[in-house]
Amino acid sequence: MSNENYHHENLKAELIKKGLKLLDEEGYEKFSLRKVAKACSVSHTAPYRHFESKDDLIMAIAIEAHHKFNQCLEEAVNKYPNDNKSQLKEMGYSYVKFFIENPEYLRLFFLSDFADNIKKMNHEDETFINDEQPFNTFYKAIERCQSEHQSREGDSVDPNALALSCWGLVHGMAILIAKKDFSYAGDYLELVRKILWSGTFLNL
Amino acid sequence: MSNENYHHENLKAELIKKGLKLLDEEGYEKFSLRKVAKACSVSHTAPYRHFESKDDLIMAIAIEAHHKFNQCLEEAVNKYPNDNKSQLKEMGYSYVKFFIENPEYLRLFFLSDFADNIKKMNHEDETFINDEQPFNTFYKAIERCQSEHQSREGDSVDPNALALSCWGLVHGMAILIAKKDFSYAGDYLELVRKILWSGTFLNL
DNA sequence: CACTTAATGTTTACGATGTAAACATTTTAT
DNA sequence: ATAAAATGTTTACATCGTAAACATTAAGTG
Repeated sequence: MSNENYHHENLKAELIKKGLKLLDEEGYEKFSLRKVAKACSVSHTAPYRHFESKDDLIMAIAIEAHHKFNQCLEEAVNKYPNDNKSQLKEMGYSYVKFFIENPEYLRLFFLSDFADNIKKMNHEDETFINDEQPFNTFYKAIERCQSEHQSREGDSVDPNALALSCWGLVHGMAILIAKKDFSYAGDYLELVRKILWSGTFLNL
Repeated sequence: MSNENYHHENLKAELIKKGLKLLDEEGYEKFSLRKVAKACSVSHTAPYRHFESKDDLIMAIAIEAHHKFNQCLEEAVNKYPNDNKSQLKEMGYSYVKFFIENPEYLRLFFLSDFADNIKKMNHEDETFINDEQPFNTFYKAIERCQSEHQSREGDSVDPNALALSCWGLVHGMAILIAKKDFSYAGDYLELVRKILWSGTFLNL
């Protein structure tokens, strides 16, 4: 009944979809509003009826990509419903794997001004609720590990130190590998697995 | 005698210098060739006498920034001339500190296509010798630690795992903090120091 | 010195881009 | 039925990277 058929059938969604595709295929630097519009067979200013600016469209695309990312991480969590430590390890592995498979998302997540603008977004867009905030899945898993760890060993571990070192390690490995700064003859993901499941990670 | 005074006194160097400044002030996204040219009081096509393209200028700027980066890391090394482990820890600390103080360099180092083009550069520009390659200082310190560690404990540690986890942790913390993805009420650098000097880092 | 050539800078031009403004059409509401 | 809102188009403009033609200065050569 509502917005089903006009000139275009749900142009907003198609702009995001085709935009994400364009981003994957040509990279962040060569992304352009006009190309996305053309891909949707629409005039080059039509996107302005649905997005305030190019950055606004990119932000919507980034949110879409974050959904995929968080979904990927949640699948990892669900492999170990009752084991917080294994959850976090598996999630770290998926974290790295995701960016190896989608290296272009690195620019989208960390090099666009997305991160800077995200708090503002949160107020305006009701589809962007707290649970879908970037890295929320990962962060919550860390928190579960923290509290478990703390209740077992008292207050010997600084939770902030645990969160930063844990998240930092996974984050750094993902970027180094995905951007090919770290070169290695063998299988990257096996190396990551070995690191995450060794004693050093998480102090466990 | 050679190139000291023409229309401009060493325009090439000034383009790099003003370009770096523009990058710092306005960010990577708003960087433009024409602005740099204007900042040097020169026509907007003058840079083409010294650089093949905008990307070529950015690459030169990135090399300049890498010099600063590597210099910063070498200072950290020199604090502990005879202690490989402390060298690496101090270097990791400087690594993070550098990007906190120069967050815009993150885009320059990892989001421009600099990393992708660097091998090609290496053949053409004789000022860009191996020792000045990005992260070379850091990487060599890791190697020193690796060999020391190996000679002490046999072959129990995979050197690749050590390098990736060590570099990854520092790299990831730097990015998370500099891009403000990790929020923390206290002093970030103190937290980093605590992590690097705790038992977990380097298995030491 | 005179003359050629290379190095360096300017002017002009073009296509691509983001975006604003005015206009047109279609849906929705009253 | 008519007004209002939503959605799309056309036109216009400033900015951008870059190519081409031209101008000027420095360096090299007889």
